[in-house]
Amino acid sequence: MKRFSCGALRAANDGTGAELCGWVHRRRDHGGLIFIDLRDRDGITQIVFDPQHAAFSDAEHLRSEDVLRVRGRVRKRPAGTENTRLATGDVELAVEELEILNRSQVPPFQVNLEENPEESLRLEYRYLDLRRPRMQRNLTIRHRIIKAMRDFFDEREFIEIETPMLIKGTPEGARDYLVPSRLYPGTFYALPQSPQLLKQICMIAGFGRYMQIARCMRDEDLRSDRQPEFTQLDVEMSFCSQEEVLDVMESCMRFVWKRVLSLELAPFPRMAFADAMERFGTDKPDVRFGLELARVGDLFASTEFAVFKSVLESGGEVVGVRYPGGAALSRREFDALVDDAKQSGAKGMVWVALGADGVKSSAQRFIGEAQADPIAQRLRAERGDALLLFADERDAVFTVAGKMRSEIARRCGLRRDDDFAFCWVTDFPYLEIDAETGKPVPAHHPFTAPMEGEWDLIERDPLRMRAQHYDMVLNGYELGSGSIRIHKPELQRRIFEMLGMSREQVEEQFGFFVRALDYGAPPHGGMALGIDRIAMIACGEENLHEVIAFPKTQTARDLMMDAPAPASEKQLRDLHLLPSQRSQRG
RNA sequence: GGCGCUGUAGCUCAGUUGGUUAGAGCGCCGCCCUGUCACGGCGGAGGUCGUGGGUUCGAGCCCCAUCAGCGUCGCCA
Repeated sequence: MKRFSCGALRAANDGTGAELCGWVHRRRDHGGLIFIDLRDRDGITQIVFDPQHAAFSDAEHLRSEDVLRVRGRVRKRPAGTENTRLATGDVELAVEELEILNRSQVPPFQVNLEENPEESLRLEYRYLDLRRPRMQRNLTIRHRIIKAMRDFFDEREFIEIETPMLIKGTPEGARDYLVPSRLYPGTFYALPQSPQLLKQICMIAGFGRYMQIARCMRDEDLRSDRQPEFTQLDVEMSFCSQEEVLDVMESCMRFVWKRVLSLELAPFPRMAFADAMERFGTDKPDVRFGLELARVGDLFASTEFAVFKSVLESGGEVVGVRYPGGAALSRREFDALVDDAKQSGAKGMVWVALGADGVKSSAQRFIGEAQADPIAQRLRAERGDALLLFADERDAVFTVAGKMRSEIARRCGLRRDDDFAFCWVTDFPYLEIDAETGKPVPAHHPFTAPMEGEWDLIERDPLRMRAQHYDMVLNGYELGSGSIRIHKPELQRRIFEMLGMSREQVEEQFGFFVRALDYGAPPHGGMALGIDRIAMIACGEENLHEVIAFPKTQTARDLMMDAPAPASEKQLRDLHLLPSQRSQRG
């Protein structure tokens, strides 16, 4: 007798014998007739027990999450009792043979409900949580995404190379997860934050086109879009231009979206970092909607409004953003919006409501009909909209306005999760000023090549230098970064020098890599994309937990396994983290 | 490390200005039911109100501390 999955049977199977295996999703016991919805990864099929068959008496004792094997005959449901909400809803299996493969305890939460139980409960009983159709669907989509990526790169003659998990740590960047060495007391491996240097060495080794579905670890605090271990699509190519990398990565995403979601993606818009900051106030702009920021400081050149005046005189800027339909807000609602803005780092916020009956503003004395008009024009605002204005130093003001732009979009329902707006951000500055030390540090990593023709800035004016670095952004999430790398050893040394690293420091941390550059490193570049985030957005989810089988809590714990956990004394001694027995006695 | 939200039955939640015996839906248990699909009907069990302290004649509710989950800032070259 043929075994079918629980999502497979159709009217065409009417009359055939079939075997199904799965879990009891739901039971409907009518006394003289018992319906069970049997569930597996593929779907749900209704199976029916009637009293003529011996199985009926056992079926009376079936409960949620029991595991069954049933054999019987597929039959069309009686006219009028089809279930259009099930793919298998035209048929049912009339059970003749029931085998109870395993019983289940009453589960701590109902697997057959859509609503999420509390997060910690889901994580503790992850095997039950993962049985829910939503999670089965999400992890299946994730699998298809990864499969599509591998197929895409395989067709283009990239090869997947596995890089080690036990590597050398770097003091720069994120905190490393360390693994103590047993054979070398007092020394540690680090788990990779990314295979960056190893994939570059694969280029030096002549592999030309590399990819890897790479696991990465960073011991930093978590967020809804950040886990301590994550998976990235890691790509590196030799003899390529930035243009070729952008093209292959964009093509890959187009291929994935087409294959997995059956959607055609338009060409990704591109913008320079500086433009992204001006237009959107962030280097990861959400371009699902417009509402672009605009400078309006020049319109207040002769204002008497003290707040704007003083900011403008000290070299700051006034930036506006449009709030569609915002004129309908009450004074109280505007006040709350001002609080939101302050929460986002604003010094304050001026609102201008373009009401049908005239202009109202929180700076009424200074912004009337005449002043509001040109601002509205620049922000492409109409009657019924509101304008939000922010004044601050040049860097800060765009960031704040950008956060409020995003908040406005949320309120106006412009952030649809079935809308996928990719874009590229390019031409990043090479350096940024470290907030703590005030010293210049690489905005990304020190193996990034400076923009062609700007190398002389290394000595002359390093802060103005730009990097051959690019980010792919989707719906306001940074999916990942890439760059053209430095392949000339002398340029790499000049960069380390600019960063204030001594010859000894370079040798100790990156000696193996700098040496490799000396033996004929080809020009190369690449990119890494966060697969967890891609899967999250593709699934319409807002938390990585929904697309990772066994995620960690915000405090980096695994509630199912209860990790991390203490190690035994013997383990600690072996790893030289406790004095050995012998030296204790001695 | 900072800030915020949440924590009440197995689950999801309600619980009034602090006042009698803390409720609902689902689940669970028992009985009934031959066309349901969130089946239906009748009955029942089930609670240290996260934990510890305090205020009060009296605390699920107010205060302090603490734990956990989530969100957010710092952090994530």
